[in-house]
Amino acid sequence: MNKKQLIVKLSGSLNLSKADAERTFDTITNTILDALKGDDSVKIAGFGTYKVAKRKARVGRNPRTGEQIQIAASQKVKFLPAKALKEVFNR
Amino acid sequence: MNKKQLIVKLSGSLNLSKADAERTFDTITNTILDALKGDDSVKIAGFGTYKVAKRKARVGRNPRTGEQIQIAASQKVKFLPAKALKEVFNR
DNA sequence: AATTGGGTATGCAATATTTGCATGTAGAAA
DNA sequence: TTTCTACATGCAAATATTGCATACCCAATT
Repeated sequence: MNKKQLIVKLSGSLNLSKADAERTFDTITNTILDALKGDDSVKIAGFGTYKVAKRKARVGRNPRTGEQIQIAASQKVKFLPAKALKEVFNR
Repeated sequence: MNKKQLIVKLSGSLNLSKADAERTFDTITNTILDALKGDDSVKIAGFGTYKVAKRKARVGRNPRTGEQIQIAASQKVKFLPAKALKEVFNR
C-alpha cells in the first residue's frame, strides 16, 4: 500500500475529504519528526517507539571494487515495535 | 514524547478535541497495521516504509544461565526511513 | 490521463551491527 | 492501580551497510 491508497482508506474511516485526510496525516508525521529532531524519542503505546540512533563512523567496503571506504557517522530513525505489535504477527 | 503528549499536540494543530485527536491517531495506526497483516508493506513518501520482516529460527542463549535455546522463526515490523528523512538528521 | 523525474528494490562481498533469548527491576504510562 | 516498556547481561547467528547500475514503481506536474 502506498500513501495515496492509505489516504483513501483514511478518508473513508475518518469521514474526511481526501485533502483533509492527507493534511491530517501529514500533520501527524510532521509532529513526530519534529519531536525526533528535538533529540527526543516518540513512544506510542501499543504501536512502537521511534528513536534517533547515532551511528559512529567506521570503515566500510565498496562491494563492487572491494576497496575500503571511510563511512561517516550518521543518524537514523529507528522504529521499535511494541510488544503487542509483535504478537499480532506471530500467531 | 509519549502518546499522551503527542495527542495534545495534535489536538492543537488539528483543531480537534483530545478524544477526537486520539481516535484519529488510532485509526491511522490501525489502518497501517491492517495493511501489514495483509502481508503488505506500507510506503509513505517522505517518511518511510513499514514492512513485515521474516526472521529465521536460530540458536539463542539464556543470558542468565548461559544455556542454549532454540529461537523460533518470527515476524517483525520494520521501519525503513525515507531518504528525505535521513537527510533531515544528517546535516 | 499521460509523462517524467525521482525515490526505491535488487544484487554483490566483507565486515560491523543488531537481534533476541530469560528475567527482575525501575520507571513511566494507561 | 495495574499494565507496559527500557535496561542489563553473554553470545551466536541473522541482518544491515556501503557504491553503483538497472529496472521499476510512484508522485507530481502538465
